[in-house]
Amino acid sequence: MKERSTGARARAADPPPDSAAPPSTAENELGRIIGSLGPKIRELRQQKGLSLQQLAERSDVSAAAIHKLERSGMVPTIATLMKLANALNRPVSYFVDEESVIDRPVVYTAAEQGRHVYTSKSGLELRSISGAYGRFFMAGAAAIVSPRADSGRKAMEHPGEELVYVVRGSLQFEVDGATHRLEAGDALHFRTDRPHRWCNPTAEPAEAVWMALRPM
Amino acid sequence: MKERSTGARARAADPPPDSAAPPSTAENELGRIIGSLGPKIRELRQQKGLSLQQLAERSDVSAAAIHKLERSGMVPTIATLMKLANALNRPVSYFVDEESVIDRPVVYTAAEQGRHVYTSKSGLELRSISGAYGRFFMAGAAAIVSPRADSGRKAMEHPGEELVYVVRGSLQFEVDGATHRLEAGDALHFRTDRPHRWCNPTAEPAEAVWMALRPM
DNA sequence: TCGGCCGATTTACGATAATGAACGGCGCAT
DNA sequence: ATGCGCCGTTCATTATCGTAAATCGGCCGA
Repeated sequence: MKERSTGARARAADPPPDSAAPPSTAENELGRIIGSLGPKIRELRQQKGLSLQQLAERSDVSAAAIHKLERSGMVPTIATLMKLANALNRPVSYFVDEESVIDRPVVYTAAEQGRHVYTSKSGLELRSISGAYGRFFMAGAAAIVSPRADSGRKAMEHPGEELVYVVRGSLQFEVDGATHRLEAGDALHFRTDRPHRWCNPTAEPAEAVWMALRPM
Repeated sequence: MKERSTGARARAADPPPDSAAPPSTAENELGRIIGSLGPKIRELRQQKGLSLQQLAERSDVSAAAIHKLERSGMVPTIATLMKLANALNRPVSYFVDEESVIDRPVVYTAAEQGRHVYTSKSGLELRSISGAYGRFFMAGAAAIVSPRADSGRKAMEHPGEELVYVVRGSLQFEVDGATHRLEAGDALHFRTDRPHRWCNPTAEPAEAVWMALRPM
């Protein structure tokens, strides 16, 4: 039988070069990810010491199919991929995650020159590291939270999301009734339409990168 | 968008007394997720005001296939799902990822346990600090960039924004022809539809908080 | 040495995902 | 009205995914 040469699936029909100028990166990424799918499955299976038929039984996918996935570059339906991912105890994103599309920047903010942002909270010092709101949806600030400072008595609720990454010291968040204690290197990501509040429970100032997303 | 009355987290220990829970949730989940796939695609497409053939052209998937996916419960291969997810600016996990773990609107990431993100670039190590794209529009990662590592020869462009905050070491960005050198404490915020690339020009690894915003 | 056994692989075939090309329906401008 | 363009849908065809069953190969014990 013929081997499906990896990647070269491109049909002769070349899309009109005009149109929406398809980023060629997408096609490349897709082929790369699909190509890496078989090896990933094989690696996981062997790592767990499972034979083809053992995995077949666990996942309710035929051994032949798994074999062809691993060695012949067969591309599965999402259903069988989910079965396998499940049996291998991995999220589908493990095989397919293209989150790697993190790549490029444009408003530069030097360490010392960040605009000082006024806040209603005392004990919270913010230095903006993002562009003006009009142009961006994301806003970020380098934050320094004084010891014992907090967001106030009343929990806040407003549309959007926030993501906080603690660089130094520690912060405590209460979101939706649950309490989270963040140390250096920890992060918290939450929707701000849930009641939330924060505080610095320690005697040391805390340093964090604080990101907010404006509702659109 | 559906807001499941969730909260499953931090709830009083809710021991699953099997009760109504049929056999293994896995089989059920699979069917449920697969079943929700069509509606999700349709909803996204209409929300963006795209016709079947417009999406077809964008995603390089035939309009007929998309139609059958949306209305006839056809289950796609992972390849076509990726094409569609890509064209709709959603990660595959948006359609498929088990919401069992993702359902919560609050995501806490401890310093050591961040999911490692697969990247095509060598010398770039990412540890996700944000929730899954399905629930959030913001994504963030703690990044470690090896000495001399770079984003590759070709600059990328696509809608969205990014914000990078350097914690340690230094990074160099080239966006739209302009070069920016970032030291610890510096930040760069830019729209990703400009051609850009990055590198670590030093002999020391660099550490940064890397944020990305997905277009809606 | 010879069978059994187990693992990976291959083969043959039915099921179906994906395509390209029609087909009717609707709005809109001439 | 008439024609044009765009939309969703359906149809026939092709490509290939997935399965069951057969084949090949190594390992072990009697």
